[in-house]
Amino acid sequence: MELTEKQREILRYIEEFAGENGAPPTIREIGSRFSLSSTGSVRDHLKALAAKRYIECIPGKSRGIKLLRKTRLSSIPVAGRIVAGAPGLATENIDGEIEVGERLAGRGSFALRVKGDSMAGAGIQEGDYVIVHQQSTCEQGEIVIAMTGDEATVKRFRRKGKKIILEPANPAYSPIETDGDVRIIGKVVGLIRYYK
Amino acid sequence: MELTEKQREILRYIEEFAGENGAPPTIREIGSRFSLSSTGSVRDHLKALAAKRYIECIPGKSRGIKLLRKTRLSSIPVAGRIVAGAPGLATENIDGEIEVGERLAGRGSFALRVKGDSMAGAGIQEGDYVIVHQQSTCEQGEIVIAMTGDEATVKRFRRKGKKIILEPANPAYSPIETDGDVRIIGKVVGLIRYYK
DNA sequence: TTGACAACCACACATTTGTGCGGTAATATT
DNA sequence: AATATTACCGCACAAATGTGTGGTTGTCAA
Repeated sequence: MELTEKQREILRYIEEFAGENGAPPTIREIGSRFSLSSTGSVRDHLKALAAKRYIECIPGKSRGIKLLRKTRLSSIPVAGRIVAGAPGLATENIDGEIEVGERLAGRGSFALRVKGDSMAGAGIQEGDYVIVHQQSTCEQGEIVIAMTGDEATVKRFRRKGKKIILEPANPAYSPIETDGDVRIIGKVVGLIRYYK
Repeated sequence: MELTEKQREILRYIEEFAGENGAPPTIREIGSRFSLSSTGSVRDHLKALAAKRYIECIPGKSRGIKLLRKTRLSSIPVAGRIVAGAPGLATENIDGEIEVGERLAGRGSFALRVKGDSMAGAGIQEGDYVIVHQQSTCEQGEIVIAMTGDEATVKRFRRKGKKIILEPANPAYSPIETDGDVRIIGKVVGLIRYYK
């Protein structure tokens, strides 16, 4: 069943409130947010939301609103596959979401699925998800996502004088040397692998 | 500051309650869980937890307990060491917690910090956390946690006739062959790595 | 001994909060 | 015209819940 405009607003407020405060709002807190002077009005909306199975109201309990369709807070977008070995195109496509712990879910972080085995020596395998914090600079030896031309790669970052070297971790591949025209997308801060 | 045994129990209960119900418990709910007939007793503990910055108490609000160090319910224990003969995890051998997505947080799962590089060829490095689902059987070729003698190891599982072979993924190590007296603790279902 | 702390009890009190019941008004559907 | 739906108000009441004060007991360190 569809929600009305007002019901959607109220549901959204409950979700936000619960996320920020760790507990859902009371009837009167909802009322004051929407300038509803009567608790009955709020209850009408809660009843409607409960009838449509968006929330559940636990009788007699304070803040007894249970969100039934919970929006996950610590999920980050998975960008399209990146190419760790052979060249390829980086897509801006968001390819779903992946759940991570808060330790990895910092601002502007996203996940990328690894393709190829050019970093196998560093324990990064095809199909792994690398978690990336977006930043444009990085330190010697860190594993980064970099754009060279229009291809994105996972490589270890090294600077030698003016040159920037993107170093694979697999003897079958050669380092990419550039004069500095490399755009760093971000730093790899974590890795998640799922075994079947 | 350190928590006392009782305070830790209460904090844990609040976290669990909040995870299950979407809101923290009331003072009296905590009291009834721990058979404390006086609300004052509970408040003593809450004051202690607040003084030690584990929670925050919002005055005048029902369920006004705010968890400051939030551990979402999708956190699983990190096993410190696995002891021979002990079924499952002994609580005294838990070495903290790690946050994982729901996909990895199934029942009876725990994490284990990898020591050594015997599985480096499979992209499992020292310091990685492997996520383990407890089970006593497994399939050909799966990566498992097994007890040989009184030590737990991460190895690839193979069966050859009557023999069970625990196979490392590093040519510097030799496979462990046994006649079947291996106890399988669980199967590796995921891997999490943190880069500094 | 004194003092600090953890852990508990008892109870009264005020406030917060959910509940029940009865209204009004606008709009659309039958 | 009758009925249903959405969206409101107002108020009294009871239950849930946080607050305040004053106790007891035991342990541990100065």
